[in-house]
Amino acid sequence: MRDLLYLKDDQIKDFIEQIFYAYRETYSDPKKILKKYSFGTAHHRAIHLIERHEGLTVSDLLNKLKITKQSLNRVLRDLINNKAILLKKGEIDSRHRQIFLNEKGKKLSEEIFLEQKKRIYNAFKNSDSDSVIKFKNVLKKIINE
Amino acid sequence: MRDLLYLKDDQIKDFIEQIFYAYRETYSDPKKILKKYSFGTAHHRAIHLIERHEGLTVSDLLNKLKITKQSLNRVLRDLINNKAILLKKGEIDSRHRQIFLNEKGKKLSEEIFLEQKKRIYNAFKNSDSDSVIKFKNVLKKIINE
DNA sequence: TAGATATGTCAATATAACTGACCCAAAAAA
DNA sequence: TTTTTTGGGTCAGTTATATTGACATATCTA
Repeated sequence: MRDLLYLKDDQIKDFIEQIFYAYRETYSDPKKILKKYSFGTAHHRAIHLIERHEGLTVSDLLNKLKITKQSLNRVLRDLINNKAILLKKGEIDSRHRQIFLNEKGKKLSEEIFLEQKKRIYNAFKNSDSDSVIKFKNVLKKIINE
Repeated sequence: MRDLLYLKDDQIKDFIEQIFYAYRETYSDPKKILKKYSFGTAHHRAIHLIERHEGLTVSDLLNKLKITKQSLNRVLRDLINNKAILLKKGEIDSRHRQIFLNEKGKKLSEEIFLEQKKRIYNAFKNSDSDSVIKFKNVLKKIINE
């Protein structure tokens, strides 16, 4: 069991390296588009999560990004000033602020996605469905411990 | 073909999000150890690549990291001052500098790895070997396109 | 010898994060 | 109802990592 090739240290090191490359490449694809809006990767990550979880609160976003509220605040301020997002008071608990994309934000989000999609789409298109499903499962296990 | 679940936009967006989490978590595990040596993630990445490719040149490292030589220089200077690495003139072409870990660097590298290993090892241990192999193949495809 | 290449360095700037100290409004608990 | 906690916002200063641009030096190649 223990001498399975992929459990050897060198193999695990390779995976650690490849996870870095996969992240870097995936998130550098849309940089030109972001620059057009004077945004950076921090804005990108926020936009992504807001699009995936419309109406999430500021603290939801903080928990996903795992940065300080001071850091997030700069990003949200930029996005609000640029009219990419809007904040609404929570209906149940009005201390909460729920975050939504507006039209401009949706357009930006779509532009970003189209750039990132190419890489992933092509990788999956050239893989069989079993591979993709197993890729997903392993990825999930890496995240959850 | 085109209506395969994992080729749908929402699924691809999930993958993009998960690649971010996988990277972030994997690379935040050894932060305490790095802090002990007053190093950051930039030093971590350099150390990792030097360990994996002993004797690589400065330009090899630049090509892997994809940062500017000015950025790398700070990192290498810190590592040299800390006696974690050493540079040797290239034997064939003495303009080259080949980078090696010395004892301290090897120890640090090992400490870092032990922290990162846990996450990957556990994920793989709880997966079948076919899943891990397919994970690797898809990851590779994402990097190369 | 003339250029190209590999590396190193100075200076200024940008981006994204951090810590710490506060503040206000609203909800929950006492 | 008063007090405490929570969610969010902000000011100020700092750190880490990266950038652009300019220039210097040694070495290799044509």
